[in-house]
Order: sequence, then C-alpha cells, then structure tokens
Amino acid sequence: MRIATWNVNSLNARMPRVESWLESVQPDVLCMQETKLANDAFPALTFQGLGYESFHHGQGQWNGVAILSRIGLDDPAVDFADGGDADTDARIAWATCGGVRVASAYIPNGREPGHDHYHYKLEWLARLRAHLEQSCRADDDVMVLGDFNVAPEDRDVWDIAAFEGATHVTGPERDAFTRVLDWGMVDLFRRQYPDNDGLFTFWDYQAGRFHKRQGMRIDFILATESLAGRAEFVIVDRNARKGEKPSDHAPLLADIAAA
DNA sequence: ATGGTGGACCTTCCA
Repeated sequence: MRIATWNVNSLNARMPRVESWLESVQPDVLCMQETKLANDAFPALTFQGLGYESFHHGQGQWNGVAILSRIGLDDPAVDFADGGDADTDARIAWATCGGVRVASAYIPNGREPGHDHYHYKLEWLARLRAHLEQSCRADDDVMVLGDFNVAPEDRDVWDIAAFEGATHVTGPERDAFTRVLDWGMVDLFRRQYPDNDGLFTFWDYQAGRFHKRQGMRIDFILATESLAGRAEFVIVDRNARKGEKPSDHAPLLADIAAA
C-alpha cells in the first residue's frame, strides 16, 4: 500500500495541485491537514470521481483534517477516546484503511514557548499518547501521519541557531513527541535515512526559504513495527513544493509491502 | 530597510 501525508494549507487553494498529484502519484491513502474547510464544503464527490472514499473533519476557517482511501475506509472517528473533553479544534481524524488503523493529525503550532497555545500543544500530544494506549495495540497495524509541528533533532531544522527561543525545537515538545513514538511507533523517514541531514518537509513561504534549502522536518509517517518492517520506499516529494501555488509543506509518502 | 509570503477573513489572525 502507498500511503502519504500532506499539509495542503487550504484545500480550496490547493485543489488543482492535489488532484494532479493524486493522478500522478497514485497513493492508496492520503492524509491531509489544514483543509481549512467546513464539512459541507469538502469536495468528496471530486475525490470519489478519482476513485477515493473520504472522511473529513473540519471546522471552517482553520485546521481541518481528512483521509482519502481507495482500499476501504471504515470506522471513521475524530478526536481522542481518552475520556477528556472534545477538542475545540478539528485536528485529528481516524479511519481503518486496508486493515490499518490510520490517523491524519495536525498538531497545534504552539505559537511561542509559554503561550497558552504552547501548553495546548503539549497537552494535545499527551492526549494522543493516551489515546493510543487506550484504543490501539502496539502489535496491531497502526499509523499516525501528519504535521506534528515538532523537529525531533537539531538536524531536522536548517540552522538550530535560528530557533533560539522558538517553538518546534524545545525540550518539552521533543519529549512529548518521543512519548508518542515510545508507545510503539517508528518514524519511517528517519529509519530509512538514518545518516542524512538537511532533508525537510516544510519550508516557510517567507524569505525564499525553499530555494535557500532552509526547511524543517516536521511532517511524519509513524507506524507500528509490523508495518515499519515492510516499508520499502519513503520519500518527500519536493517537486510538489515547486511551481504554481504550492503548499508550504511537501507530501511525504511510503510504500508498505504486503504482509 | 527590523521586512520578507500566503491563506483565511473584514481588518487582523494564523502559520
């Protein structure tokens, strides 16, 4: 199965690029983040015409996550089954696709260390870990894909000195991310490229950062070991960050061989 | 020059 994640930064603005990307790359499953659409505005029929079932969890102006699948899409769910309050934002959607429990996740940005939104981010990641403990088994086929807004190591940003006092690289954020992994998932991209630095998934629109290769690796495909052992091909499609009206994120994709 | 870009929106928030 070919599975991908892409923060599209407004599906309205990105729909032509998403359609052409689906046709050329032919993923079986695509997790999208930042659709910025209400549910009744989600173009499910267009995706159906391309052969995909879909599940969208949106709120309108901000956030919004979706899962497209052409290998089945069952048991859709949103938010966390941890007994806590419903999330105020539309940031995570779940579905079972081809026997794999899949999540499309858009972790809060955090804005700045110490900000209310930063604490919301840390709590959000803790809730994700709690949800996995309570609703999934680490020896099942589980994948969490999305924009985590965390760079796990210094080499996952172009210049750690540029992030003094900034979010995405602080100890608490990295610890919270590690806690999700430690439940029992592997960062497929890092496993594929253990020694390569300077490989990113996001480049700020500002200051021509893409062309200066000043990016961040903040989008991930996390998979339990049963799946990770069958990952054959894990890449960032940098071409999708080029050309007319690109998202500021590139798609990340992986091929998982049949068991 | 203390900026830059892009997307949502109602004049400013968000990334």
